[in-house]
Amino acid sequence: MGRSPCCSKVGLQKGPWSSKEDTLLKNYIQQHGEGQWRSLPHKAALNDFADVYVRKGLLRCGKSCRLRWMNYLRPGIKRGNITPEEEDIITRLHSLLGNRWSLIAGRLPGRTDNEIKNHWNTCMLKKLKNSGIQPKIHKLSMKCLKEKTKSIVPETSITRNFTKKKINDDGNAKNIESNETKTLHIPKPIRVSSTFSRSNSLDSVLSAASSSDDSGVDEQKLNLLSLFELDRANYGGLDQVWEEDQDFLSTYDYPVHYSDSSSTAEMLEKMYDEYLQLL
DNA sequence: AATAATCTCAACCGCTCAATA
DNA sequence: ATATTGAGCGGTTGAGATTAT
Repeated sequence: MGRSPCCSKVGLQKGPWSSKEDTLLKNYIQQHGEGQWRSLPHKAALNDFADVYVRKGLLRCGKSCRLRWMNYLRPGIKRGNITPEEEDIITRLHSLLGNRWSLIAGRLPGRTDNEIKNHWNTCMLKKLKNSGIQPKIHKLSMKCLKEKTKSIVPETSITRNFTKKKINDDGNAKNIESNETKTLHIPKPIRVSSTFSRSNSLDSVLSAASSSDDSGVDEQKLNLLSLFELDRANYGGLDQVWEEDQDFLSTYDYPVHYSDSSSTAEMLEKMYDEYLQLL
């Protein structure tokens, strides 16, 4: 028995949204919150709005409502040109994650997966090709992803001794085992959007990462924190991430620019340190 | 000024996966 | 254990805007 369609599609509106439809959707979500997209159009019809048109409800399928909200109406959406800094982040993340637009978008506050995907396909891909660079897309298969996350699925937290880097007199870094034991709380490694939906990713990351009061933590740290947690959630551990990031990058044709010219592993390590400081 | 070509991006579609009955 | 459902994701489309001829 196959799956029933998300809506009958009979008598439903398609194409661009009108401002009235936007208003109706916003009003409904403000009152009832996100979710239950499938039943939203019907429920919205029951709202006590004066306008006759509004009384008819949203003539849109739930899927369409969700998309409109996530990509356009949601508060905090940053519209307009994507900055060079954001492009840099996108390039770096794409080199690691491939076309995982929702993951990439999760690390650029205010940007949507659709917007990033469009920008990549229309602008960035062209730029890369014009400079003679042929991007290879790294696709992390679900099998691979499951394998990576399998080991931490039952856990909600881990306790471990942390390895710290000590800089010797000769300038070389040396790993030292810290006596300090810390517990990190790991988000449930399920579909990213469920745990890290773009509307609440920072909040959920914070609550998952620490029960302490984080009200004073600035946005940059929050982003680092979410980046770190996402990597944990999706790859099942930093050690693996660091090793495999190097593998990913070595199979990539186009140059990945880092502001401090450090490797991805070092970048993640920095974030890891910041994460510990936050705790 | 008119037309064609190209670009942008909002929206749709089909699929997967986790949750649930 | 299996079927069904709901949510979310990435690929693709196409209408409107912009630029070139």
